Amino acid sequence: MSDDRHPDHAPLELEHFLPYRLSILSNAVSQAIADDYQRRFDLSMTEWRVMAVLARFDGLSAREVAERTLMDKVAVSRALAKLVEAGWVTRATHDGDKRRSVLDLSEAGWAVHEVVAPMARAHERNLLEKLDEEERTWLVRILDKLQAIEPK
Amino acid sequence: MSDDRHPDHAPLELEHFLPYRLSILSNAVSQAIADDYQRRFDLSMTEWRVMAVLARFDGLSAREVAERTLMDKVAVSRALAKLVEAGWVTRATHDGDKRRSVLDLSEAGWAVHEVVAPMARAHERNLLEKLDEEERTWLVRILDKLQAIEPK
DNA sequence: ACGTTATAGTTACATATGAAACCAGTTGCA
DNA sequence: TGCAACTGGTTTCATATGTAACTATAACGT
Repeated sequence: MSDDRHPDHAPLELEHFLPYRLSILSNAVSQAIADDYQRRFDLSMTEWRVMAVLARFDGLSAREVAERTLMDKVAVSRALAKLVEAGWVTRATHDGDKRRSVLDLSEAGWAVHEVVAPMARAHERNLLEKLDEEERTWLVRILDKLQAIEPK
Repeated sequence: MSDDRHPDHAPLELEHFLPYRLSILSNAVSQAIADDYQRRFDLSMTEWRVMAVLARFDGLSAREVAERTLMDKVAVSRALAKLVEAGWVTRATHDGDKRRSVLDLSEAGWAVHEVVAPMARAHERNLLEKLDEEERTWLVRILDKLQAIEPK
């Protein structure tokens, strides 16, 4: 695996260094999408992610949202504060456990979702269109493999 | 390209949404490396990136560092302030242009580099080892393709 | 030469983020 | 019961980051 032409102590060539390349690509992609819905709805990426999971699963608690978005609970708490304030998410208290909140998209929240989800999908499609079918298949497979391990 | 089972307005499944997956993976990878050198040298990711390019190219100006790291000039300015303060980078003024700085790793800076570069490479190797040869080839090819477009 | 415009870099300000402390409310168990 | 340990969620504080304003120098056009 080591390459004699690139001894361990040699200067890194960032442009060929995988973690760096992933980071640049990922930021470019996510930022392009976020810019889009930020302009239209003043919605941050973390807020949008919260809305996206609430669109799929209703009645989640904040902790469950955190698990599903892989965000930490502080970030979720803040996102929720803004979303509830904006009237896009409703927050009730769990029946049997007064600590828990029960979260749902409001009508207005669904309306936002109806606009943003297609925007996000369009960006993804746009990205995937740069690849041919074979490359897309490999990409998914590679991500699956890397993520099977990496999450700790 | 559209998939009838996943209409545009349907809730996003984050775990299958490419930009999200890239973001999670990229953060996990970069953070794992950064944690490592952060603990040992109190060096942030941006600072390390600056050191990495100065290890390859000496006498760069701050603007050139910014170009090569794809960081903005404010971030570079701050990173340099810390690196110069820490004694890992030397800053002189360009002969013919008093606005420009001329940046180089110091002896101490090289010593840090000698430790961190192998650490970073080890992490990358560790990641690539999850893939077989064919997958690695495709990954590079896919990244090349996506990045050829995405940067703007 | 001289004012306008551009460039290198820093500073200030406003916002975002993460870690730890904190406040309920709940559970476990003597 | 009652109290220790735990959990859901928010607040606080310290740090990071991005944008715009600013300073100093250089380049350009007349």
